[in-house]
Order: sequence, then C-alpha cells, then structure tokens
Amino acid sequence: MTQKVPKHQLSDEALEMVAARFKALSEKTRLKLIIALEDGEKNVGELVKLVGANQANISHQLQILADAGIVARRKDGVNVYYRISDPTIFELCELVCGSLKRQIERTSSTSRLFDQMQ
Amino acid sequence: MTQKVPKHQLSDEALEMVAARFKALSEKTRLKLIIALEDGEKNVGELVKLVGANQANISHQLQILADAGIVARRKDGVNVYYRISDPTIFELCELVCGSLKRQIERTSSTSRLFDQMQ
DNA sequence: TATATCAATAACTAAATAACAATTTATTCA
DNA sequence: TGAATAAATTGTTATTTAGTTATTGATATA
Repeated sequence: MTQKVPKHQLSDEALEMVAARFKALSEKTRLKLIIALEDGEKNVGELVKLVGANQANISHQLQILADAGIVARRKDGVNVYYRISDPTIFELCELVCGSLKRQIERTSSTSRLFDQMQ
Repeated sequence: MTQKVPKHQLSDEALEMVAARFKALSEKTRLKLIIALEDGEKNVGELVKLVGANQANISHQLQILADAGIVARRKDGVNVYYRISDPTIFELCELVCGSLKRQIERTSSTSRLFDQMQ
C-alpha cells in the first residue's frame, strides 16, 4: 500500500507568505494603484490624482505593495517613482476576473462588469 | 491625436469583487482548508482535524470561502461536506508560489520553501 | 539661506475580523 | 421521546488596518 502524498505540502511559513501576497491584493485602493501603474511608472503625486485618495494613504498603500514585492521605487529629485516589479499580478487579476465573470454569468446576474477586462 | 485607452477599466464595484476574492485567500487557515479540499470533498469534522483549529472557527472560515464562491456545501445526514467549486484558485496559488519562489531566489534566501509546490 | 514642493512618517480613530467559548439547531439512533 | 453527534450561530476579545490630519525630512530653487 502506497502512502498518499499530498500535492501541496507547504510549511506554515510558506503559507503565511502566500497569504500575505494575496492580502496585498485584497484592497481596492491597492488594486487601483496597480492598475494605474500598468502602463508604466508614475510618481506619488500622479498616483494621488489618478487613484483619488490622500497623499498619506497612497504612500502607505505603496509601502505595503513594495513590502510585498509587487512594486519598486526609484527616487528622482523630490519625486519618487513607483513601478510594477512583479508582472505576474496581472495574470492573477485576469484569472480572478475571468472566474468572477463566469460565476456571474452562471448566476444570471449582469456579467458586463468585467467586460472591459481583456 | 488619439485618446489613450487604459487596458483595465474596471468599475469600483468590479474592483471590490476582485479585492474580495483576494481577501478570501489572504488567510492561512483558509488556505489550509483549500489545500485540504484539493483531493476531494471533506466534512467539517475532518477539516477540523486536518487544519487544527476549533470547530466554530472552521465553520466560520468555510462560510467565508463559500460566500466567495470558492467552496460549495452538500449536506448528508448530520454531516456537511465541502468541496472546491472554483478550481482556478489552484492556478492562483501556483502563480503566487512561483512568483514567491523566484523572488526568494533573487534575494538569495532559501528558496526551498516552495519546492513541494509542483 | 529661505522657501516651496514632494513624499514619508507619526499619531489617532473607526471599522473589520480571526479566534475562542458557549449555545443553538438539525439529524440520527437507541 | 430522549440522548448523542455534527455543524452553525452568537457573543466577546484582541488584533489588524484603512483612512485622516499633522508633522517631518529631503530636495530644488529663488
């Protein structure tokens, strides 16, 4: 009799890291920042305008994304420019959008919410 | 001059749903439940033993996963069996694990944490 | 050097939530 | 009907965190 080998055997530490990555993506403001950075780096002031939250909060959320390894920073004079450092997050977002779209279609609600998502 | 069309133009409502999906995956106990359900449905008692948290908490976390459309329930007598209803979460987890593994390798820390992840 | 601008940080508040104990509800079986 | 079991729910506590205001630090410029 062969012992059953679980496909996923991640340590608590690894699970914590996976959870942390998902947590970084679990907030609307941070998702907006990521989307705003999709077409290239932007400085904090530009992001404040685009996302529509106050400067302290944007800085805070950018810090969280940076800690999670999702964005990186580059200082240029008084400005600080942020950019996406882990492009896989767009694959993640697309997977989730696709899944949500199918779920909404299945429940016969409006499925147009995710149509703009390629 | 052509107007720049952003690739991702999701409404606040859609963003909220994406964030909620990620939030459901942002907790170690819930990730353990998902992994425990990977090889087939299990009832609450089995999950309590496998995950190692108390029954009330497991029920609560399963409720959250069910609300997110990630798991589904089936009642059989006194037992309630849960199963994965959205298999794309495994793709999500693998993307994240791969990304984390590369990040760890890049920072020259131990990258063995995610080796068991196929 | 003085001033203005940009971003980060500190201090705080309000809201969300993970975890637990105790209770309730539903089902099975004696 | 009455116990026994399984799962859900309720109430509570402690922790986390998004957001705000005010302040600080750093850089550029007059």
